[in-house]
Amino acid sequence: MPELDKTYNAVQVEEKWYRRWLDTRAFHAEVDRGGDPYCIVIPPPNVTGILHMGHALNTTIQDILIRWRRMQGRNTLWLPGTDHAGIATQNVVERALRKEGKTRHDLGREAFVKRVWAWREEYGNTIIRQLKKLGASCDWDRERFTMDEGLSDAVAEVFIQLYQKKLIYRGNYIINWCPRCSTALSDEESVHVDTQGQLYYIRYPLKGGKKKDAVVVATTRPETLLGDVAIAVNPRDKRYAALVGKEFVLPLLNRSLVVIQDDFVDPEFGTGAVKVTPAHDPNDFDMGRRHELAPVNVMNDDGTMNDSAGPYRGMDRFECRKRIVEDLTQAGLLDKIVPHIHAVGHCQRCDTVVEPRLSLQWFVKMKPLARPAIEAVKEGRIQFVPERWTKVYLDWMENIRDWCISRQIWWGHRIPVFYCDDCRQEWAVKVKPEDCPACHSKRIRQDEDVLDTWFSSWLWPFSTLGWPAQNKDLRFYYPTDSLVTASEIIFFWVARMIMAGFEFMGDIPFRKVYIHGTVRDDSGRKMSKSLGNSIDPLAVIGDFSADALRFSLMMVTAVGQDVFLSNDKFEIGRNFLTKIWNAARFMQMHSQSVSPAALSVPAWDPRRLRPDDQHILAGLHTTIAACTDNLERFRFNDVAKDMYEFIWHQFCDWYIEYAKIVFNGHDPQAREQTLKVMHYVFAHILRLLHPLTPFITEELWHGMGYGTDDETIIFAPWPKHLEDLSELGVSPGIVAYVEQKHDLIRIGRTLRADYGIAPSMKIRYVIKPETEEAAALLASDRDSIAVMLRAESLDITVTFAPERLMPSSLGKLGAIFMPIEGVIDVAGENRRLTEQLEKANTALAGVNKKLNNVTFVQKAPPDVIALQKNRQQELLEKCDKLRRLLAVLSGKTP
RNA sequence: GGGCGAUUAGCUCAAUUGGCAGAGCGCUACCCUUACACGGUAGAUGUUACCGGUUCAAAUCCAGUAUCGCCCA
Repeated sequence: MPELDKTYNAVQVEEKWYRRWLDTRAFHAEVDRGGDPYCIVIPPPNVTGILHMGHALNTTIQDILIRWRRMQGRNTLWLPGTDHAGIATQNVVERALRKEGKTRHDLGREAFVKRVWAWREEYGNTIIRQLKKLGASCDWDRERFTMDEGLSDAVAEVFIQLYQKKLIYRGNYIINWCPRCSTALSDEESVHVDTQGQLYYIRYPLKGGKKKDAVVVATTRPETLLGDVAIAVNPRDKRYAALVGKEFVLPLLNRSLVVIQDDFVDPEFGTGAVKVTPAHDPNDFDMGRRHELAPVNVMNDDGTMNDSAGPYRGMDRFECRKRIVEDLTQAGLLDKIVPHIHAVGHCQRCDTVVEPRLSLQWFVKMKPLARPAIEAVKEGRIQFVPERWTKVYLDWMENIRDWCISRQIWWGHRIPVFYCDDCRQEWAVKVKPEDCPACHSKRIRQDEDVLDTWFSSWLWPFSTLGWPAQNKDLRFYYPTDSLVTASEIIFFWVARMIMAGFEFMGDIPFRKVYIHGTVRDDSGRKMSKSLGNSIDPLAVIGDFSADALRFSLMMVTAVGQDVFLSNDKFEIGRNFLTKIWNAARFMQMHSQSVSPAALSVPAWDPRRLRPDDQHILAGLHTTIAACTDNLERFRFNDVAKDMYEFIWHQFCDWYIEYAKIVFNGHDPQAREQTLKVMHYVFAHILRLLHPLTPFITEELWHGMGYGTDDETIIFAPWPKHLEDLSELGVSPGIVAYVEQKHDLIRIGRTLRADYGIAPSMKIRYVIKPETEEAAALLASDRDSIAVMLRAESLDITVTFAPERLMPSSLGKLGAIFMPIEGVIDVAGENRRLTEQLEKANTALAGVNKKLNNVTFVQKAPPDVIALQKNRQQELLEKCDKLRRLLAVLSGKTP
């Protein structure tokens, strides 16, 4: 096997393996391969998107799940693709046009859409290329796009089905209007932002009355008064009871408004009297309907005032607001202006202030669709992880409102509804018809609007598998298993997919929904382009490698918690990879005589395992169990920590150090035995680690010779946890002994450090074992302990009685003495041992207090009591020994 | 205004069923020891936000307060 490079060249290695994986179609899924299906559909990123840390986190988690299940032998499909992102993509292309001094209207609809397709051909794959850099093991042969033929067919099919079931309807309602994008938005796309605004108190004079006879109403949007049709008060509000039915004059326009009563009015808000503007406020719209008031729309599509605005016609809405305030002041009708914080809707795409506006739109009736989707979650057929999102989902679903699905843009799925200009027929059909089915007129036209992008995304778990065609992929992989996404799109996407799953497939779309946190910067701010605080994952990959990025993300990401990132966090992963690389190099240096290929299975003599071998094997199997369990529970952070702890602090810190002693010795059999155990453990480590860090594990899998050239670790079986390790030659008592031995070595090193003895200086140690049994174990282990202590010599003597003052300390296996030459700092030594004694005494007092407590003994479970009794015994002995050591120090004979 | 979450070492977070409060980073001292200085050895650091309660026992359960964050109106 070729020697591993001195340093790990991640960039080169990662490129090499990803190309190889693609060339061999290692990620490709086939139904015919059998096995239990395990499918994840990717949350399709926008075609306009470029990779950010949120994607990196989301993708890493999915790749971990997929690679792990693939190794478990599941028939694994990770289905990738992109989303056409209607408004966002249209905006991008319009911006490009503007640079040429053109608008989309200059091109016309057909040419514009062509232009968008051209854009997508050129730039639409950016994010897919970037996902590949992360190591994503998607089945790229199945990559889908929400505008491709099959998915467009699914969208049309769904629209027509719902249209025919009368679950899709068209009507005049208040919707969120973005004047900049010039389209309707769903409620979810209107982002409420608390904004410091003003509350304007405006006088509406009594018709034919004196100047002081006026009712004062408060509003945050004075320009909408142009669309007022009434004044409303609460029926229980005695202050205004006398005014009900009276007519008042709308300032500036002199329209007459009647005072009505409606429960909706909050007597506490403003003056308790409100203006009613049905065309420009959702609540007023409802009120208008209740009182049969005709709405007056005073605005155009672009946010300018229309003819109904009279003298303000043509003005921008905010300009108009200023002028109205001025004019009201002039007329003496503005009572006061009070600062007021209120939530203002903003366009999710362009951040323009959303205008609630009356308009003719298409809607989906959601209540009937929600019912089974609510049940499925309540019954646990779909589970959210962490569980608390269940409530968020249910709250939204139980108060669900109809979904406005039409958009007044050109890029997207055009609504498949046609109108006949002659007989007024309206019908929905997939393929553009020749003539009207009712009167055969040729004067037919298609609805101009396109559908909300989410109207294609909500079908993603089955449309990507071929629906509406019933093929074997769909039958095999649906329902998918886990959905991995961020909380921001629970309403946009997750909830709607569940509804679509039931409506069109009659079944859940996935079983588990894992909601991960939001990626933030070090000071807790959301990472965003506008704040300039983003960390570019590709830059991180360049600087640290994809494996380092992935591992670091998992190390710092607590379950479902937000992630706080800064550049130095990626050093965790990079340093870890370097550590593993060097451990592999160490093994390789000592492996000339054996063929590691034969060593990845247990091949040693179980009767001849050293305690250290047994200890590392036990540690490995504990780690296998923990990792597997934590993966099942989506606890990726714990998986990463388990691996880190085991590899660094067990395998490298202890086992490799012990191995050095064997390798430097002269027993070829012991050497071979150790190598066998070491390679067994390392081969398991690589497999456990592969889902987290796919590249380095593949590189080392081959570098160490664990697989042949045409094999890949991708399909290496996931390590199996052995409950009973005796067949490997591991006994629990010996494993416990090694733990205590580590303790003793640590204590010995501390003695050395306390006395400021240079690490290079070899000194003598004496261990006085606690028992004959411990003495035997320690004696057979003496050489390795001596090396770990950097001891010149090590005596193990049960009967050891120090002939003079010497530093000592106490472990569970026994006491360790450091007979150094020269003057002993008696006072210092006294202080050290006294401190230990005090600590033990305090602990003992705590235990005693518990055990002397009658109710504790009565009520605590037996195992807790036994634990405390054990501890009491241990502490008693420890105190006793420490007292004896102190006695030696003070010259008294023990 | 309604809901959800958070508050534990300097920082970022763990702590499973209530049962000995831990890790990583950072910090201090020593060390270029033969896989690794992207490293090793040893060390310091806690009123678990606050106030009550339940319990033999509370970081953990309950009630309240404060601060921060998110979602929804």
